[in-house]
Amino acid sequence: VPTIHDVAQLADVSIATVSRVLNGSLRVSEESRRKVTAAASQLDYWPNGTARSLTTRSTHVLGVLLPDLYGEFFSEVIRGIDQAARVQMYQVLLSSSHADTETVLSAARSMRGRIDGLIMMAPDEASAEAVELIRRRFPVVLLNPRSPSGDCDAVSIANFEGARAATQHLLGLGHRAIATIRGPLGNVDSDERLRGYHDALRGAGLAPSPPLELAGDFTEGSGYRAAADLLAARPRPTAVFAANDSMALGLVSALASLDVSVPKDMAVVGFDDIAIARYMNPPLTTVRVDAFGLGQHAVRMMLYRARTPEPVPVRREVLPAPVVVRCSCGAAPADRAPRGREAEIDPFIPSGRRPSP
Amino acid sequence: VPTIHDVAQLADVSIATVSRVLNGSLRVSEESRRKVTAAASQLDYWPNGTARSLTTRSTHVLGVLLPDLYGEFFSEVIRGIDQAARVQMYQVLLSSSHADTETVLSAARSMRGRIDGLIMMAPDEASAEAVELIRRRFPVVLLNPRSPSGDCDAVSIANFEGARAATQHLLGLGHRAIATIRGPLGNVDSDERLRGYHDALRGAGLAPSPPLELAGDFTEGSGYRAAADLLAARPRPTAVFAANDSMALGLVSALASLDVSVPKDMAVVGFDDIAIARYMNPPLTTVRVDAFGLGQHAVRMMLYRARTPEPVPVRREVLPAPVVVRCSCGAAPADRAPRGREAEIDPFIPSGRRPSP
DNA sequence: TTGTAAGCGTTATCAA
DNA sequence: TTGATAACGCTTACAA
Repeated sequence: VPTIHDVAQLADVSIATVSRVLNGSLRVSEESRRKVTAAASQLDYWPNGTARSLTTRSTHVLGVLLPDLYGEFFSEVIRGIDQAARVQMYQVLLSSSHADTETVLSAARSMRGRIDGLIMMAPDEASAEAVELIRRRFPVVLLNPRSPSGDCDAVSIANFEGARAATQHLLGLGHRAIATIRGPLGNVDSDERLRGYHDALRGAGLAPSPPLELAGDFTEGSGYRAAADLLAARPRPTAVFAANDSMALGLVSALASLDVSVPKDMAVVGFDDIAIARYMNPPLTTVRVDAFGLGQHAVRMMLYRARTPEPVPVRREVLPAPVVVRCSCGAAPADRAPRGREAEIDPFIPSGRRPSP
Repeated sequence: VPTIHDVAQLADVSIATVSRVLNGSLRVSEESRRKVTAAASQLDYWPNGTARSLTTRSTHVLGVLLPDLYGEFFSEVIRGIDQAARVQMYQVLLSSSHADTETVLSAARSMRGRIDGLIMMAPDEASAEAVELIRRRFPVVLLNPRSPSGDCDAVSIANFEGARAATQHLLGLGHRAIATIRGPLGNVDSDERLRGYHDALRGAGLAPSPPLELAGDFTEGSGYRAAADLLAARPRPTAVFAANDSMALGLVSALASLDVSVPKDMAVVGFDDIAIARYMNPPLTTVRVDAFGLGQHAVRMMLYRARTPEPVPVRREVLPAPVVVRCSCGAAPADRAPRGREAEIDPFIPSGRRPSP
């Protein structure tokens, strides 16, 4: 495998000249340039990125640390990161499924020297210390952090506002007894969505009531199991805000088997707008989460800072989470063409998205 | 940011000793070991991976080159790669959305020195030359290549066998006029699936008939549009094999709006087993594609070769693509519990998979 | 057991 | 405009 020395020897110049030609330096004679490019292509020379970034102290690689890769949420985040990075000619060093602080830290440690910046999701408050340690080593952009998480660049989803808007939508349809199926306790998204639900109720002069807050853990099964408690609650709820679509899916399925009609007997709203949501029966009203945008914005934020010479103040971006009205809440669907036409034009498929395999 | 020199200075030993301690070399005194570890943790020293791999000529990083990141297929492939890599303490350097040979090559070039091996998908036959060039630089495992693609390690999906089995399933149900909706011409998966369809027909003594082969491009819309031609074909088909689930989805939706009942008036089988498939109405009979396993096996293949000192012969692995019988083909569903129970136990969710966010 | 010094493949700094 | 040569941060002979 040829190195810069081989090219220099073949071109009969010094390695310094080769380097200058390859990096497009101006102070090179036409003659040298010609000889070097010829030699390089004759040998099919590929510069060693590792050696290069050792001296330049820059890698053109962005690190990504995620707690898990499961589900379409993380896939979309990665897709957004990759796409945005590619546009700027960056590559992505990925490491996921990091449960505890210790593994997060060791993954970050092993990226030392290989990346120009790190985009990470801090699973819990315990990892705040880890973030502090990591930030001493390279620039960090946090994904979806807890609100008051230090003075670090961050981009997140408007969980609170989205949940509030979803609940307000149900209120606007006349519902007064609105239940919720919570996500796992301690989870950032889950907590924020519950807060939004509470806020909307209070805004309508309604007091949050514990019996109307059903336990869940974001799984389909927990949504399914919540159906019994839901129907047993008094006053009998006429609507539910499920903290994510998976639980909404489980719930709808349970209600169907219990002959409770959605939306007639029970209005249901979810959160996430997963792919299945629009194909459910009835199509699920939900809150759109732009996971792709989350990744995309994180990259842009990172590279903006990297490229700006003067110090950039800490920035915190919040992506909107709009309510997508379909049929499961009983309102007239605003965005869904009759089934036949939908196959032709689907406004929800992110631009550029294409089918697999 | 502290380097090995800082640690050496603080511990009052040479950098060689620091290196030995940090790499767990045996020939170090207890005294030195103690001093070094103390100094390292006091400074919170993180070794520079770039410098390290420059000397060791190994990075513990696997490169991944994909034509596109769109859709759950690629997400799953990446998830499989990441998971398998993590188990072996490897990280993943990702670069996707490479349309033409030139960008593939330049992405690979920029990975020179940063990776120990490359897992790539060669979009078309044109990229065969690129693969040859790349293989001179590092070990390569190909994903889903065209059958006779050089002497390179590869892992792929049994497109041919899966399509044949799907078609045979329809034949077994008594259908004789079986149409297909093709994928885009020139696409590997598409071509193989068509071959499988043909093979099954011939095996049943039926000649493939062009009017029964409807154009499609793997998009939902193309499946939708194929409905008209399907119903116009003579002899009127009683069953369709769609080359992927997206097209099957579009088709089913079109048939519903035309009051053609599935499976009574038209049996439909898809390919891929995308997440939506089991939630369709009726649930779609399809062929399972193990994208996660594809990535996982590629990593294992790569690392097996990397770790085996003696030369390893070229290996080619083909992952099975079993038919998943649901309702859209008219047979009794073998694997689907009544709707109510499904929320509890879903045999298709890959082990360890969890909901998002 | 330890330290010195020679790489690893580049880029960057000087003189020339 | 060029070429020695010194970094870059680490590992590893080789000597001590």
